[in-house]
Amino acid sequence: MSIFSQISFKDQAFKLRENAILDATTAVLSSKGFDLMTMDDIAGVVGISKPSLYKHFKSKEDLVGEALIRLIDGAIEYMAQLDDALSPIGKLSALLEWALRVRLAGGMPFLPSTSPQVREMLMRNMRYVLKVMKLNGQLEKLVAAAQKTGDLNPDLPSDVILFSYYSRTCDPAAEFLQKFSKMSTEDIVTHMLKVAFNGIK
Amino acid sequence: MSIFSQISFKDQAFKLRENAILDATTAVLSSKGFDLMTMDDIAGVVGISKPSLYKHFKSKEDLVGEALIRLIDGAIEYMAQLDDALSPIGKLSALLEWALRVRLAGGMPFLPSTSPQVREMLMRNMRYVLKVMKLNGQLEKLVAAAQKTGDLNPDLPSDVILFSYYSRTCDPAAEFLQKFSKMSTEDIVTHMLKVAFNGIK
DNA sequence: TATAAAATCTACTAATTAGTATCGGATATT
DNA sequence: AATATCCGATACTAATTAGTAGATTTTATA
Repeated sequence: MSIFSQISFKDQAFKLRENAILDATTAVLSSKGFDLMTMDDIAGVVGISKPSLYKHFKSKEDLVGEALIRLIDGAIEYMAQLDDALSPIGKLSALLEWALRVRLAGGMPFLPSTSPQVREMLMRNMRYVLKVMKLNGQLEKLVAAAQKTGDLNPDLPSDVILFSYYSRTCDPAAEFLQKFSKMSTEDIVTHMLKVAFNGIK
Repeated sequence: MSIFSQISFKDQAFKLRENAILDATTAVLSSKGFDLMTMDDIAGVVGISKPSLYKHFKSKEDLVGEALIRLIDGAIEYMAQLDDALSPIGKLSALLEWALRVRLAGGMPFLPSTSPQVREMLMRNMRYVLKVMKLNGQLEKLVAAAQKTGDLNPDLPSDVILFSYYSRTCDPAAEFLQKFSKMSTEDIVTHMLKVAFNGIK
């Protein structure tokens, strides 16, 4: 076995484990939130020790930042592969649907919407902020375009629409329905989308 | 000074401080959330020592429970004093407006919507659960009535409406608007209500 | 003013957890 | 097979915080 393939194999294993760590982090974040998530939790789920975990990520802050960056990357990628012929509101609807499905599968943490502390922490993470700004820019354009055609209410300030749109991706109603009603994931997604765009009237 | 008036005076002071403690708890909960709120925080804000705090509430769990019970009592009282001539959807709108104003004034914690741990803790609190059930019963009736008249969408399952309604009381969009837009509280409330009932379309 | 009673605070314990120093064991080359 | 290198785990430190014991001060009455 040559030196090169060996290194590459190790790198591959390293990368694989890194992904497993990020998966675990996303899952634990989704269920317990940032404050209650411990590094021992993550190490335990992945099946490695805490020092090994610190070989990959230098702090809890860093780890969570990377997990969220991966999530936003997912959203950006999802946006990129959408059919360009789709209308602005069609794209917004598709992305929200994607987010709701990810959430219902247990892969979308509430943060950073809920805790100012966590929000501040993330805002110090340059890479995270850049990703968020990129996605936000795309969404702003879609909202503006949809307001122009009247597909979204032109009388509402655009930030009201945008912030409300974001909020729907972490709407606790979805989880309540999953937990306390016997509704299928499909139905929950359908209804949540309907409520997001048309309200409850 | 008679023994009776003295006792009553002491009781009064005790009650006053208890209220101050609950105020502080609600405020700290709203800003930091349950996990980051410490008993020292509360004692510090009120200006008493931790042991004195424990004279009033036997644990953090108990303290938070009482604070939330007081909040729900506020909602129930608000409902009770509404004009009975008001339509079901009028009452729902009024209560949501009340909740949004309380929230924007920093007096409405996110919990229990966000953390399963906190939710579980609260579910063990019988008095809290009873209050919640009482309020929930009233709201269920209002939703059903409003669906019957067509003021709320009759095609949506009633729990979708009810859970969505609850979610709007802790919609992070309100705080984002307060923080990042120059909008007045009045405008934020107006727009949030509009979005809640009519969506963003 | 002196004493009894109550309330309040200072200073502690025990438990948790982020982060690390060091040791033992696996892997690869000679 | 022997040795060098690297990886990971055990077992620690330091800091935080819920909850409490005991000292101290305040208040009320005689």
